[in-house]
Amino acid sequence: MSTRTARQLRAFFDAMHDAYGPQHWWPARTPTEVIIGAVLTQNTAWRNVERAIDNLRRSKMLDWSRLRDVPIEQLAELIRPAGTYQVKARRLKSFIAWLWDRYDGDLERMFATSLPALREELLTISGIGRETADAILLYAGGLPTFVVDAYTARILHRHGLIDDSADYDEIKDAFESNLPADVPYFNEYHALLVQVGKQHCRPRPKCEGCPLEPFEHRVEGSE
DNA sequence: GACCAGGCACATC
DNA sequence: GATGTGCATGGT
Repeated sequence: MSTRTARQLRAFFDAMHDAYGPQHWWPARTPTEVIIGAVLTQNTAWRNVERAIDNLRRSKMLDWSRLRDVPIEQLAELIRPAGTYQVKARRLKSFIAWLWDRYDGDLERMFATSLPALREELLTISGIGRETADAILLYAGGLPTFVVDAYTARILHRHGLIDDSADYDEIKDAFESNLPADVPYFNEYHALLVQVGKQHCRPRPKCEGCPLEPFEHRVEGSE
């Protein structure tokens, strides 16, 4: 019943949790901030996302009606510190237009939709890809979906659990089919992978001092 | 100055 | 369907 992969994934969690403890994710105050942050953090360091969110807060823009009504040029200027700001302003506006069109601007109604259906809906919005959709579902909606990111792929690949060519859905499935669909567990697991990735599993200089080092391990180019 | 950061859409082959 | 490219600020 307990496959090797399932045991390994649980052991990874335990090793990371022992090393770092709870991560208290998502680092945002409300579901609204989580959703905005999920778009702003695309290919962007969280530090810069915080600056953008601070700008929005100071302008009293952490509010869907105000975000709907603000001109896109003004929104873009406020989120400028997050980088690719014109693209991200368009993406936020796309989400907002969809939120009103589909749920009359009501987040609670949105999250009352069943997980698989809501995920499919989110993926139709321009600017909401798989990682952003899953981050919104898990961290803003409290729904049991696993978030995959570049760190997750790199860490699992270096430990021999996935192929180099594994795509997002394959990696997501490795977690969801081998672990219980538990929201606090998925929440903590992804956060811990990001922490390990930031500190120890960089593209270069590869890995050092990683809490997962006792496990079987490899790096690109040394296979 | 190069590389990287909690991606995504779009063009092209 | 795989691969390449633009987006863009700020830290190391």
